[in-house]
Amino acid sequence: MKECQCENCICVNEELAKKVKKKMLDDDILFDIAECFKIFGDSTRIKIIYALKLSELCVNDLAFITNSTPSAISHQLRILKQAKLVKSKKIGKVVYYSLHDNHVIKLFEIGRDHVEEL
Amino acid sequence: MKECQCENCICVNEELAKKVKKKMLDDDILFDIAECFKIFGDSTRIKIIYALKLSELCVNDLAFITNSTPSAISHQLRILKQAKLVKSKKIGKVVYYSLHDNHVIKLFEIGRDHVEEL
DNA sequence: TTAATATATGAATATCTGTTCATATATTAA
DNA sequence: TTAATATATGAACAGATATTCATATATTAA
Repeated sequence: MKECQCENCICVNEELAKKVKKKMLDDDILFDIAECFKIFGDSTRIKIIYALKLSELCVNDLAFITNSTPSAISHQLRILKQAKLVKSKKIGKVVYYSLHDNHVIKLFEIGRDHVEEL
Repeated sequence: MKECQCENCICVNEELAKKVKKKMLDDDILFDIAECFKIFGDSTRIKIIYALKLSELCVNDLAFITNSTPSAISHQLRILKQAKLVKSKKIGKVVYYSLHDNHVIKLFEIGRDHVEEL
């Protein structure tokens, strides 16, 4: 086994490892992709997403549907909104949330497929 | 506004909320979907997945490619393997990891698309 | 056998994250 | 105006999680 000259790291297959490392996406992009998946990786948020897939809904009703509290839901909706997964409109004192676009549904469905195929 | 009889929860639109709640997927399934996304929601694991998308690789080389340590990578590979996202084969003292199936790539690509479209 | 290497793993630590609670804001009704 | 309602938000807390470190195991070479 040869030692890599780079960064004190010992490679088993130096040729291949260097080649793959060169082809890697930028850390920033991979980080963003992970961050995107992280948003979907919480059961409260997944429940919200699934509920909004069925209908536009307000905070209180989402709390009822997900067996949670308006406060907890509001916090999670803020995260979902910052990630551009949901959008909102205010009518009177009620704020109605809906999915930002069909891409969100697509991601959800692929995840669901994967889980159901296991 | 009417109060729901169910679980001390106050709904803004009781009819709709009850209807949506009835249509919700089981908590177990939604939990599993969230767990699946959670696996993808870490940048070390996403790097591993992307690297394995390029080539079958062993632990040390993955550590080199991802600028991590063999120990950290080994821990994450265990998680990925338990989630059936990667599989492994041992040749001598080297353990080679690869993606479990194309479904993993599909999920990764959808996530990548989503991030790049924003 | 002993030494070196590749990987795995348990414990400890530090960080991150989700919920709760109290409270603030905005809107509507009385 | 005051009261009630819907939502938002900051702080605190508890629980989860990723990495590090030390060490163990397995395999190969000498």
